[in-house]
Amino acid sequence: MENLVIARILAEIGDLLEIKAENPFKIRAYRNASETVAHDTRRVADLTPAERLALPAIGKDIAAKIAELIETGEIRYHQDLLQQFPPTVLDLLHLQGVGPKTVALLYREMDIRTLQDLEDAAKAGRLRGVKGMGAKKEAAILKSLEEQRRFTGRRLMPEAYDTAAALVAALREHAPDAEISMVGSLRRGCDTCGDLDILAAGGPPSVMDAFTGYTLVERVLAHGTTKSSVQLWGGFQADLRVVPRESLGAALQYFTGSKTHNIALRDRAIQRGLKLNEYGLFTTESDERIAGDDEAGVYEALGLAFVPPELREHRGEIAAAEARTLPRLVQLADLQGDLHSHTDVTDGRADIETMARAAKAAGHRYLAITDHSQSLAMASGLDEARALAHARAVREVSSRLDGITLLDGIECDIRPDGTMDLADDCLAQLDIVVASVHSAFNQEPARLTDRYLRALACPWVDVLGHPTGRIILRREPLQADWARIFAAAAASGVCIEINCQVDRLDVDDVRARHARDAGAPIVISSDAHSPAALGGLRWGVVVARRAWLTADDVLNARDVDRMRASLRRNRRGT
DNA sequence: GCCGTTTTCGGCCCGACTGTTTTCAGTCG
Repeated sequence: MENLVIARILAEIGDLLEIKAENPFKIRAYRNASETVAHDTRRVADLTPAERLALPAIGKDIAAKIAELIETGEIRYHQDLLQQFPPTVLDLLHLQGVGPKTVALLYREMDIRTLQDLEDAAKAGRLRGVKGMGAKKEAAILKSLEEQRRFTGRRLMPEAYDTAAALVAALREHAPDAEISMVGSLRRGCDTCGDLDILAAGGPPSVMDAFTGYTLVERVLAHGTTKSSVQLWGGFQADLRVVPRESLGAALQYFTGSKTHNIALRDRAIQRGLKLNEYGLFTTESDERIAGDDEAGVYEALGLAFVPPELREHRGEIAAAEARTLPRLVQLADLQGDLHSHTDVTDGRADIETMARAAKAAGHRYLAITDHSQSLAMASGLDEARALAHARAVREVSSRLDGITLLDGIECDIRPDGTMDLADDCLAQLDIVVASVHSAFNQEPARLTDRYLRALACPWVDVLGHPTGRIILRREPLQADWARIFAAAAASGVCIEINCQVDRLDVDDVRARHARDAGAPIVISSDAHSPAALGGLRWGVVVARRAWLTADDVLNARDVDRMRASLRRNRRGT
C-alpha cells in the first residue's frame, strides 16, 4: 500500500472529526500523522511496527490503525465515521468560506450532502433560513461553487511566480520605500501554488488600495487595513499583508511558512518563555520585543541558524539549524552547464549553433545536445546512422565556437522491455546518453521497476532523464520501486536528472533528496527545446535546494573536465 | 491522539476579516 493512500485516509479521518466538532488536538494529531506518512521516503507499509512507532506524530493508536489498514484494507474507525457523515460532505469542506461548522450544520439541518445539494439549496434561497446564514453568505457560497468549477486546484509555480512578480513590481512602484516581498509557498519554491502571498512592510496605508485597485484584479474578496484578498483575472487569488517596518523579519518568517515549520518554531519559542507572531518575538512575561526586525535575527534569538525558505517544510531543518549543520545549498550561479537539450533535428525549435550561442550567452560553459531516438517517431527521432551524423555536426559546431563546449549525445528511449532504443556500439561513440521513458506508462510497478533496472544495466547510460514521468497537475509520478532504482543508479554511477521543464520538475524534491542520500549523482537539466527554455535551470535549482542539495551533489556544477570525468562511461575501471 | 532536560498528565500556534450575532462565531492562512 502506497504512503499517499495511508496519508489520505488519515487526513480524511481528521476532516470527519472536524465536522464532528471533536477535540481539535485529536484532529491535528491525525493531520500531523498524515503529513508524516506522506513525506516519508520509505514505504510505511514495509516498515516494522517498531519503526512505524518511531515516526514523528505516530503513536500507539495511529500505528495500530495503520497496521489495520495495511492488513485489512480499511480502518474500522474510519468506516464508523463515514456511517455518520457521507464521504461526499468532505467536498463541501474544501469550498472557500465553508468550514466544518457550516458543513455539519448544513448536513444536520438540511440534509445537504453533495455540492449539487448545496447549489440547489443556495439557488432556491433556502440557505438563509438556517441559523447564522444570511443572503450574503448564500451568495458567497454560490460564488465559491462557481469558482471551484472554474479554477479547480493549484497552478504551476513558475506561472504563479511570474504573475506575482508583476504584482510586486506594481506595488513597489506605488510604494518605493516599503519592503515588498513574495512569501508563502512561492518563496519556499513549492512546485505548485494555490494563491499568491505578498507582504508589505513599512508601506503607506494606500498600498492596500493600490493592491485592490491593481489592473488585473477581477474581484476584491476582502479589504482591510492590514490584510486584503483579491481574485485576479486568470484565476489566481492573491493576499497582501501589511505590517510595520520593524516587523519585517518576523512577518517574512511568519508568512513564508510552512505551517508545520511555524508551529514547530512557535513551540520552540514557548519552551523558551517567548511568544512568536508576525510582529516579532516577545518575552511572555513582560511582552518585551527581543527580535523581529530581520528574519535571521528571529532564528538567532531562538538558538537557530537561518533556515533558507526552501527548507522550511518541517523535514529536519530545525534540528539541523540548531546543530549548525544546515547544508550550503546549491545556487543557480554554481551551475556551469546543461546536459539535456534538443535541436530542430528532432522536436526542438532551433539549430545546433543557435542553441550553443544561447547557452553561452546564458553563461554556460558547456551544453549537451541530446535529441530524441528513433522510437519517438512523432518527434522525428534519430536512428543509429542519423544519431552519429548529428554527433559529427555537433562536434563541428563545437570546434569553431569559443567559450562553450558542446557534448554530442542522445536522449535515448527506454523501450517497454527495458532495452535501449539504439544499439550499444552507437551509444558508445557519443559523449553522453540520457535514457528516458516516453511510452508504456501503464505498466505494473514490478514490471516498470525491472524496466528501469535493465536500462541502468546498459553500460552506456549516463543519466536517467525525467525519471518518474510525472506531468504536474496532469499525470502522477510512475509507480515503481524508486529506492531500488536509485540504489542501482548509485551503484553504477548513473545520474538522476532533475528535469527543469516547468510542468515536469522531475524528479521532485523528496525523490531528489532520496536519490542523493542513496548515493546517486544528480544533474539539473533544462531539457530545452528552444533557446529561451535554457533559462529553465532556475526552477530545477529550486527543486534541488528543497532537496537539501549542495553544489557538490550536482554534477553540472563542475567544470567541463571534472564533469566529463564523472560521467559513468568515463568512470569505468576507476 | 501525541508527546516529554517542564515526562505518564496536561498541555497542544495565533491573529485578521466577514457576516450577522448587537458581543461573537466561523473561516482562513
